Order: sequence, then C-alpha cells, then structure tokens
Amino acid sequence: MIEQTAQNAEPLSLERSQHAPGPTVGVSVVIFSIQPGPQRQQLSVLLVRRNKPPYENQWAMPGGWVRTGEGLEAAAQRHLHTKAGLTSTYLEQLYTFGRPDRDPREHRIAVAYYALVSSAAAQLPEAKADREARWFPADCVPKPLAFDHDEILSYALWRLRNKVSYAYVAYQLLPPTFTLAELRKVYEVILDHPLDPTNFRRKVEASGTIIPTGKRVEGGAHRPPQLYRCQLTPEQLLTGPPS
Amino acid sequence: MIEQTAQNAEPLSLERSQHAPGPTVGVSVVIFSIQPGPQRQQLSVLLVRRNKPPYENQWAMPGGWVRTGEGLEAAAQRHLHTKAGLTSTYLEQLYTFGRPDRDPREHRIAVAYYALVSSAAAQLPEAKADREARWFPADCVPKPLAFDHDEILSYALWRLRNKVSYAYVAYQLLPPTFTLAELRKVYEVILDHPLDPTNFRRKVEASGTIIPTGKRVEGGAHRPPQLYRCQLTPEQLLTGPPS
DNA sequence: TCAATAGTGTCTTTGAGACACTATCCG
DNA sequence: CGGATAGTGTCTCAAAGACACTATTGA
Repeated sequence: MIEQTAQNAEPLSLERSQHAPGPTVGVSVVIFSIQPGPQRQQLSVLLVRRNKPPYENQWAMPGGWVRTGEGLEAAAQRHLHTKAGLTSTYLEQLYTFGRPDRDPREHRIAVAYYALVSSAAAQLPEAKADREARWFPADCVPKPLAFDHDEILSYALWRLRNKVSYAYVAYQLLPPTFTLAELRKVYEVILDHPLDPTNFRRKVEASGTIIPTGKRVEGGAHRPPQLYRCQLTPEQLLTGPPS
Repeated sequence: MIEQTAQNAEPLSLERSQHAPGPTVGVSVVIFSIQPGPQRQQLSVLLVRRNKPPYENQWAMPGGWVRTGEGLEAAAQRHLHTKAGLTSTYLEQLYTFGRPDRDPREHRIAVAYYALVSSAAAQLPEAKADREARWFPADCVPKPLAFDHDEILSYALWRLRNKVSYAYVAYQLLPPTFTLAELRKVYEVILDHPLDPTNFRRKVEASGTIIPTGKRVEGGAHRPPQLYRCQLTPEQLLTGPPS
C-alpha cells in the first residue's frame, strides 16, 4: 500500500513531498473493434499519430494524464472520447506498466485499459480519420509503436483472446441484434481460427445468453438467418475485477 | 497513455507540472502463505499494524511509495522485505486501485501485487512478530482493514483461487521437495474443499510438472510417501503478464 | 433446379470424478 | 495382525468436436 507502516520509519513522506515526487500517472487505452479488411472482417486497433516529440510521427495508443481526484476508469473514458471521439460500452483494466525508462522524459507509469467498440459505433470523426487516427489490423500495426506500446498491445491481444474463450465479451463488438454467424465470425476473427458452426450454435444456445428476436434478416440471397439479441445475467457480466 | 497526442492539445503538461501534480503512486502487497492453524493448515495473509493516522492501530497490507526511477515490482519486493522481513519467490501484479478517496489524505493510486511465500520462508523476524506483523487466516482477518484493503484482499483471494486451478503456482507455497499429499493439501486449503487423492495424483503426474526424487519421508507411522520436486518448463512458468 | 447458407441429429473422443481395490509402512 | 496412509485400476458421465444430414431462401 501506499501509506507507511511506521516501523522502519524512514521519513519518507517528507522526503517525498519535497524532493522525490515519485512517478506520475497516466492511462493508455487499447481500443478494439471488428473492421472490414481487404478480404474479410478483421480484429482492429485504433491508433493515433503523435505530432510532437518524443516519438514524433509514430503511432500510439490514445491516452493521457490522470487528473487529481479523477478515477482511473473515468480518465480512460475521457481520453477515449477526446482523443478518438469514441464511446465504449466495455472498458477493463489490463495491467499497469511502470518501467522507469518507458518514457524518455520522466518516470511515468501507465495504467493500461482495453476497450471494445461495436462496429457501428466505431466511426471516427471526419476531422481525425486517417490523418490523426486510424484503425489498423491488430496483427499488422506500424512497428514500432511509440513508448512501450508494442508490449501493451501484445498483452492486450493475449488477454482478449483468453477472455473471449471463457467470458461473454464478444457481444460488445456487435450491434444490439445480430445473427449467430456474425457472433461466430467475431470469435473466429479474435481467435484466428475457424469454428464449427454446429457446435458453436449449440454452445451459445446452451449458455442462455442469447434470445431470438423472432425477426430475420431480409434481402440475402440465401436462407435468411434469425436475429438474436444478448441478455447477460449479472453473474455472466462479472468480469473478474473488484466490484 | 501518458503522453498527449497533441490533437485536443489542452496545455496539460504545463497545467500538470505547475498546478496539478496528479495522483501519487504506491504499491500494496498481499502476502500469502500456508500456516498451521488451530485445527489444520490454513491459507494465511500477512498483515502489519499501522501505528499512525490515518487508520491508526488498524491492520493493513504492507506497502509504500514507489520511488522515482524504481520499477513497480522492485518497489513491491522492497516493501515486502523492509516491512515484513520476507523474501518471495513469486510476485505477480494484481490490479491497480485508483479511487480518488481511497486514501483520506490525498489521491494515491495503489498498484497491488500478491506474493506467495513457502511455509519454510514465512518465519517473521522476532522483533516484529505478533505485535507489528502477523499471519491471519485469509478468511478471518480483523475487519475492517485500513484503506480499501478489504477490497484488495478479496480480489487477491479470488485471483489466487482462479489461478491455482489453471496455472502451476501452488509449488511456490511449498519447500523444494514435497509429497503429493502436501501438494494436494495446498490446493485443498486454497480452494477450500477436499480433492480426491486418486484423481489429483493422476492429474498432477500427467502434467509432467513434478519429478520423483526417489527419496521417501522417514519416521512416519505409516507407509512412507515419495518425495517429489517441481520442474516447470518455460511455458508452464508463463503467468500471463507481459514478458 | 442449383448454389449457398441456416439449422439438426448423432457418433466418437476426452477428461473429470467416483470408488473399489491393492501395497507398504509402524507398532 | 491391524490401522493408517500410499498408490492402482476401472467405471461412469458430461462436454467438445467431427461430420453427415435436412431446411429454406433467391436466382
């Protein structure tokens, strides 16, 4: 913890407030979405281009300071919104990166979050699109990223791939109603391998997390699939971190 | 992250360095060990007693400042050593707690770690034992703990119970050689329910993480069990966090 | 009718758990 | 020998996966 437990009472509080302010604190947000790629849907990450040193012109995950009195998640949401113009329904703390040399200017720790954004909500503001902010396929980002962001990204990918296989997070990447094929596609894109439609259907139906809307998709050239929506019980929403 | 990406360039860096220093940073360490209890072995947590406000005389997890230029894990190790007099073979980042009001004095974030200490290495220095630092059964700590440490502890417990069921971390709580019954006991104590000795043996043997030493325990009143030691491959050591 | 996707039924394999059984030690 | 713990063999059951099959649409 943070407070001293006075045995070994080095005069740390004094020392600290006057001479050693300690590391500063920021947040970084890895923003995931499914975006259309050259061939097919791809798991993508939103990056912003830095326009000042250090790492000028390199791409980085959006982020920034945490203000005094501001919660960590609130700070992440704020930067998500101001830097990328997006709002996310799902935000989860990833890991805190604290290597003293991760920022050449000073010792700053970064509390990293990752966010899931549905394709529908993933439109970038015109003003920023392409020049200042862009979606990149998650396995094909312009390396190296600024700071230690390559490391942050690869950990986020690892975590998302793990999480998707035991928690109901994939829904966050889809619009409110979706077909089973679309849901399966999300899993396939994240896990990067095909899934058996039969068994996938059985498993998802058995989980009780989707309910049929009764409606069907119209206008396709084939048999129209049913539309489902997601309904998670409080337990299924439990993501793990403290309540 | 931490650096601004100059679009939306509010003059944050200036503001920050002169007026708003942002939250300060500390670490907290939840230290686990298996300790003998009234009836049997128990999963225990090391707590230290605070001897100054705030929360004077209440129990808390050991921890303290992160120094400028010091890595987070190094800070955790340092406080583990100076506050509790222990050394740990296993230290893993848990979560970062940042509620602005978690410390009544100022906005401080706590990067929480948890440590596993073998029973052999869990002896507290005489000077501290009982008065300043003590092992408590993990499900029976003196509530409320200082700050938000109840929340940190319950999350650490949740995480340890999860982790033990899919990763090879239990060995960290045992001496270098151990019997299968001892290893099983560790699992039973953490998971808080009995395990079938037969199936436990099969599963552990199949995992290939233990190798028989050929030696046996002597002096028991019954058939002497074999001693094993643990050998983890690099893959099995992978705990998840970034390499 | 055909191509293509939606959706069903069923077999096999695998791993977890239950549990009866044998082995070996001490006193 | 008897009590206790170490260690083995085998059955059952449930979930995961493979895959052949039927259903329904537009063109």
